[in-house]
Amino acid sequence: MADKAPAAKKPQTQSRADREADRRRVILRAAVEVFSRKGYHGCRIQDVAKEAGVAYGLVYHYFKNKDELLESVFASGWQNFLGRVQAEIATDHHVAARVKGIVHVAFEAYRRDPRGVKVLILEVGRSPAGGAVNRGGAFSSVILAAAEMFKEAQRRGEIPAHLEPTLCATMLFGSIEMGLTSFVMGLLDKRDDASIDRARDQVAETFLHGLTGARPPPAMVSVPPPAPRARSRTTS
Amino acid sequence: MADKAPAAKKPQTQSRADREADRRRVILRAAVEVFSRKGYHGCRIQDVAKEAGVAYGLVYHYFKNKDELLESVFASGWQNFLGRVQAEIATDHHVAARVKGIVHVAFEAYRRDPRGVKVLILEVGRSPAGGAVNRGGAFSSVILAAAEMFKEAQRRGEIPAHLEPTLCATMLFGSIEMGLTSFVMGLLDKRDDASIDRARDQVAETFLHGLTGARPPPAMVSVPPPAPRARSRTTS
Amino acid sequence: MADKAPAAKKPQTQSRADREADRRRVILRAAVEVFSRKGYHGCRIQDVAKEAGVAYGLVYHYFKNKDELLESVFASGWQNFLGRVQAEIATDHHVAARVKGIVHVAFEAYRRDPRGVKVLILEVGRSPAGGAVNRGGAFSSVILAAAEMFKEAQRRGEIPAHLEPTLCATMLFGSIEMGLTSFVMGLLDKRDDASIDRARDQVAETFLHGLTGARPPPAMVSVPPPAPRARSRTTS
Amino acid sequence: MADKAPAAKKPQTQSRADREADRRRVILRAAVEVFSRKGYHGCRIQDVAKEAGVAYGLVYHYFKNKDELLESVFASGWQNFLGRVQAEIATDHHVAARVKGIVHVAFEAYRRDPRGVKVLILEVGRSPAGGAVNRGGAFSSVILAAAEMFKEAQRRGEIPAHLEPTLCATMLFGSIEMGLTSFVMGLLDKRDDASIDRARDQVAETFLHGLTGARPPPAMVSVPPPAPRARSRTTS
DNA sequence: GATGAATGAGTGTTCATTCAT
DNA sequence: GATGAATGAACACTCATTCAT
Repeated sequence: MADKAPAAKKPQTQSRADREADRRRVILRAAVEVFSRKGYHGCRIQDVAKEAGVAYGLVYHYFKNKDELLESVFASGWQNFLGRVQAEIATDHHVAARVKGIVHVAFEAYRRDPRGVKVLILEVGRSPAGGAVNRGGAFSSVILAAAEMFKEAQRRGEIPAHLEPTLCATMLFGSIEMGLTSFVMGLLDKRDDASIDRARDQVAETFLHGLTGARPPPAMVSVPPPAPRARSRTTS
Repeated sequence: MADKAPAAKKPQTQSRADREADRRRVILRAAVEVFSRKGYHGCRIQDVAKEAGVAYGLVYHYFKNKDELLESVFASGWQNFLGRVQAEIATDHHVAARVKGIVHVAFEAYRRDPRGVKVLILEVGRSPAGGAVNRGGAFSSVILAAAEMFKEAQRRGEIPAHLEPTLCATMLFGSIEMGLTSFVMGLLDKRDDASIDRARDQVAETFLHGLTGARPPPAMVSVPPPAPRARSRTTS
Repeated sequence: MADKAPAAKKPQTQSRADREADRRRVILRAAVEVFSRKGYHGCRIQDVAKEAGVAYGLVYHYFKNKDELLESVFASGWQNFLGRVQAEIATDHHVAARVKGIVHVAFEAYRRDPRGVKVLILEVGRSPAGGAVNRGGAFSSVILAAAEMFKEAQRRGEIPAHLEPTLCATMLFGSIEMGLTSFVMGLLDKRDDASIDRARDQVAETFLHGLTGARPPPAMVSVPPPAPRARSRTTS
Repeated sequence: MADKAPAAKKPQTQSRADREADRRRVILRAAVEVFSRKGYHGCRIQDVAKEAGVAYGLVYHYFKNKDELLESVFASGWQNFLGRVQAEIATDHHVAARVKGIVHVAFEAYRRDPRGVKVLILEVGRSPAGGAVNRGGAFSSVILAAAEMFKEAQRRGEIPAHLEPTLCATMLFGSIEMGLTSFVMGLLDKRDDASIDRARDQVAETFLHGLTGARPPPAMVSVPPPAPRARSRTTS
């Protein structure tokens, strides 16, 4: 409540358009914040405005209505994540590497912005119907892309042919989601980097080789994915 | 408008207490229904009363307030599920059998009452804080029980010692949840028994042996779990 | 604010339905009141509730929304007036008698309920479009009925054939309306019965015989209309 | 969005004051337009600005606030009309000629600017109080001027002495208003010049000689008023 | 002067909860 | 117990007005 985004005092060189885009972003960010604290329905426009440090009415200057605002919250968060996942899928590596890459992306996102991830995890794809927010669309599209990947892996003989690819995809994201939920809900209280790394590895490993066949990580290295993709992810 | 669900007029031999318990159940059931259709916040007391065929105010005779009503919805659904899961865990079989048992329980519940499961899946553990319903509690308890089971399995040497048991537990339920979500969200459109059986088997198999090591089901049998536990589940 | 409709303390014999209808009427009456004081747009639900001495939300128990409430205000007032006018038209007397009858009805209504008439006069048929209240409909229907009457009078040779009947009708109501407006707006400050009677006679007389041909009322009698219709109007 | 109504770029010879007066007029005209379309309360500043093709805030450079803007709308329209009516009254002709002149002025105004007349007719003198626009003042002044005229006519013996002059005046404008309302509301659908002329004649004739004594126009001439005043009106 | 982003009070409507019958 | 009318706080959204550029 004390200080509101005092960071980066805007240089006078900013154009009006820049400042407007900024405002929009500030409001969006505030919405994510409030949203993650109070959930979809607990999120009142008044709170968002207060959090963003702007007047009530201004929210309506930038967003048609509450639904559009929240839709944007989802879209902006999801967009980012979705893009990275798609990039992993597109690498064309062995499916194991790609799975590891996807898991990596998800956990990195959490490390960077736990709040945002929480919102996405706890609200995306939920809310049964209700005329509201079309989160399902974005959600489905990740699932479908991953399912495509598994189908391809089956053609290449990398995974058994009898598996239903869509189910593989949902399970992958289910494992990731719940792995993260452990943190989000405080079931796994240590949120230090090492814990997150370990959880990430375990999720990938278990998903790939099963509970019974899971192997311990070769060393204490926290960023284990095979050579070629390591940098791109870490740098972004 | 006068009478709803007049079927099965209870014999007059019912005690007053019985009739009251009945009413309570009717209202609870109606709440589940409305809830699954409209979600937590879309669920208005008026709708529940209408669905149950009782007067507006009567809901408040049986439930202190909306939150208590919804809490009960969760509790009653969860209670059931939780009991069955605990029973599986208590069998003391090899962890693989117990995992299969748990998966089985979840999918059976879905087969029996998709609506109820939908509610549990789409709303449980979500909605961060908000003064509302303490679903987390029930949810956490299942996780913890399963984590206990995995810890024990590690002591017995059934699964690798380096795995974080809590994470194993969350992943298990994450896989199950997302497997069911596939149906709930219509990603897997076939809801026939065979499809559900196949999905169930795949979830258990992949969780146990991994994506790469998953083996096809030995035959077309749809209820594969090892001998001793089959009846109890099916009969209930 | 001190006393709220204390009149006619309801006997305990009233049925629930009776009391509800009463409430509805009380709210409607309050709406007329507020409406006449503040006009269509100045009329806030809160004010109506306060005026009626009921809770805010109760207004919405009886009326779907503000528009429906105001629509009802018009309808109820108009209905009454319209009925009486139609009755005059239906008498089949010479057109002069019927015109006098209509003027009589309008002025009587004003004498009985100046507030209500004010609302009707100042708001009916105005408000250009706006998705709002369909006052025009009711308004047009009186005009059309009167136009029919004039057409018939032309067939009978009671008035010149070259007159446009619709225009005669609008002029009749225009004269009446403005006559009343004189009172409503305070241009004619004396509101005593004698003044109202005199104004009424002058309106009828001028409309029928023109400014130049208007004859003074035969005597000081205030209820001049020819024999047959006098009682019915006065008694109602 | 950049430029609206760029047509007729004014020659640079215009003085600054001229350009400002122009702007003012453009905004006023836009206000009339929006006003006639949406009514007093439906008329938003934003709409006026858009209609005028100027920036939102500019309206506030020329008008202190919404009320002043609308007041000006009335004033400007009314001023014009009032002036012409006063001119008719001042002619000192026989009252019949003056009445015809006034009716003529009103119908001419409608022919020239139906929109503007609609606004005046449908909104003037309505909206009881409300802190808003003092239309009543302008309205009353016409009535009073006409009443003066009738008083004078009574002194001259042109009309019966028993008539209340104010009432004569309100009836005159009531007849005119409703005659025009027939057009405004579409009750009389033909808006061609001949129809308007006929309506005008009928209104004057009926008002002067009454429904029963109204005489048909001597010929098909559409501008019948007696010699001396015809030009002044038509030319303006 | 011209622009349109920013402000915030005002209002219609919903809905959980209470209570008289 | 059963009923549904009554209550009023809460909240989304609008729009006149101001002000920095």
